[in-house]
This record gives sequence, C-alpha cells and structure tokens, in this order.
Amino acid sequence: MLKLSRLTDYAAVVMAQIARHPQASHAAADLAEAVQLPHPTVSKTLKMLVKAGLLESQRGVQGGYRLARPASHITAADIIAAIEGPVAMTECSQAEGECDLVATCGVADNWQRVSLAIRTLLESVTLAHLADTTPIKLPVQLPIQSISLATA
Amino acid sequence: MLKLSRLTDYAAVVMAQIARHPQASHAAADLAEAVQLPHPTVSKTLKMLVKAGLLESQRGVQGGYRLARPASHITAADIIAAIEGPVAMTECSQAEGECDLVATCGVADNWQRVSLAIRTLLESVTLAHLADTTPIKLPVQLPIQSISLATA
DNA sequence: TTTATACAGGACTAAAATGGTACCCATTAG
DNA sequence: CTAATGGGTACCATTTTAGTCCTGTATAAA
Repeated sequence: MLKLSRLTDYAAVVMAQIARHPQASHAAADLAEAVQLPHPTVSKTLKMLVKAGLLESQRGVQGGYRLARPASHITAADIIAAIEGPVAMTECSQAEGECDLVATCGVADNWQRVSLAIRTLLESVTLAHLADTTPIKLPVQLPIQSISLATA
Repeated sequence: MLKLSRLTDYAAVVMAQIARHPQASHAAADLAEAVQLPHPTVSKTLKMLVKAGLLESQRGVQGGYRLARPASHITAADIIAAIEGPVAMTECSQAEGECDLVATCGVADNWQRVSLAIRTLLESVTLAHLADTTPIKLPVQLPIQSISLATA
C-alpha cells in the first residue's frame, strides 16, 4: 500500500492546524479537540515533531506549541521523517545499507533512484501547501512523463 | 519510513530475475536459489504475482513461472499493488475513503494529490528499467521543480 | 498408466511494528 | 506556592508481517 502510518497522518493534520494560526500558541488539548483525536496520541505526535525540530514548545501556563519556522519552509518529507524516519523505499536505500543480498539483488541501484525521486517530490510539497484549503494543483502528468527513463 | 514491505522487495528482485531470462520457465526453487532467499517465501510471493496477473504459471514437470507480458509493460506500481494492494498514502486516498475525520482533517485533498503524483511516478518505472543492470537515469531535479505548486 | 515434478491454496505460528494509555517529572506564569 | 502545561518513559493490546507446513492438483515424461 505504500501507506503513511496513522501517526504520520495525524502529524500532518495537526501541523496544518497550527499552520493556519501561526501566531497563537497551541496547547495539546486544544489541538486534540480541534482535530477530534485522542489527546495522549496527539501529545505523543507533538513531542516527536518537537524533537525533529519542526515545532517549538513552551512549558507552563499559557504554554503550547508553535511552528519552528514558516510553513513554507517545512516540507511533507520533513513531517514524514519526523515520525517514521527518513524516506527510503527499501532497506538498502538508507545511509547504512545493511543488505547482505546486494550481490544477487540486482535492483538496488534502481530502487534507490526511484526512492530519491519520491523524496524529491515530497520535499517539494510544503506545509503551506498542505494546510491550504484550496487544493494545490499538481499537474503531475506532464512533468512525470518528461522524466527520461532511458538507460545511460 | 514510507518503506516497501520485505515481500514487495523480494517480488521486485524475483521479477527482475525472471525478466532477465524471459524465454525460460523458472521453477520456484531455482529462483529461490538464484536470489538467495528461503524457498517457501519466494513461492508465496510468486503466487501473489500470479494472482495479480503479472506472472503465468505452468504446473508439472518442466513447469515454472514466466512473465505474463513484456517487462516493459509491467510497472513498479503493478508489483507493489500485487503484494501490498493499491498505492495510496493515506486511508482516504483509497477508493472507499472510510475516514470519519474528513470534516476536521483539512489535508485530505492535498494528500491525495501527492499520492497521485507518486503513483504516476511509480507507473512510469517499468520492470525493464528495474531489471537493467546499468542504472536508470532519473533526472528528478528538473521535472519536480517544474511542477507548479501554486494554489489555484 | 504411472510417477516424479512443480504449482495452488489455505491454515497456522512467531515475531515485530503500531497505536494507544498511564504515570510521574520539569517548567513557568501569576 | 500552585495550577497549567509540556517532557519522558514504560507498558499493554492489537494488528500486520513474515515465514512455514501440509494437502491437493496438474502435467510431462517414461
């Protein structure tokens, strides 16, 4: 299915919610209420986003969460990486490729290229785009077809 | 991580192996040996690929598996779908969007667009590309940047 | 016709990831 | 001080994934 985990999904929704009111400080409870999700789960997600440097937190009374940088400088890839780790389609697309089947595999290099293409795509989508209620236009047909897939 | 499942990975490797010798009929045991993976697991994967219509099987002595159509007409998306089901990043990107949070979500539409872009990308990569030992060239930078992300 | 080969299908188990909860600690405004 | 609010950790339940095994069926060759 190549699906995002549910927590990643939550993270995107919550980030979008914050992005729509960038000035305010958002308490975890308020966010959970706004997006209709269980409070502890939202809280967990928020902590992960802080640790990844996408949110800043303020403790104490009147505390809460704010974006660490403008929504236009936070990408979908950032959010996914914050929850699931770096975007990589196969074991061996990660930094420390620990696959002992490289010899018989034969597709590793090409999967990595595909993986890179997807990562680049996700890096081109910002939180500002996601949070926008008027849907973003992604005229995917043209650019994708224009990718040269011919072998060297 | 947005990672493929291990079985999907196996499927790609096995398909590539078959694609490199399209005329021959490949027994599950031979394939397992060639790619250095446990026989029962490879066998399971092959069955799924048959059910998805990507391979054809022949029973009996001298039987085995063959591609159901040319490698250039089998896409990465096909292989992923055969093992994991249709490519969809979020619950609600599937046909029967069964998410009761649509009202408070606010990012559903945009995720679906991203999902579509990834699917299109995966459909543009064929088994012939994956099986090619000279790596495919995916000059991703240019076309991705050319995608208009401006809101309507 | 018999036999060895090889796929088909399903049941089953073990292991891992995921999602969710609870508890207690640290910080800070008033 | 104290109430509000995030931080961290540990824990449990569920689901998913991976892998194995067994039995049945088709087929080519002897």
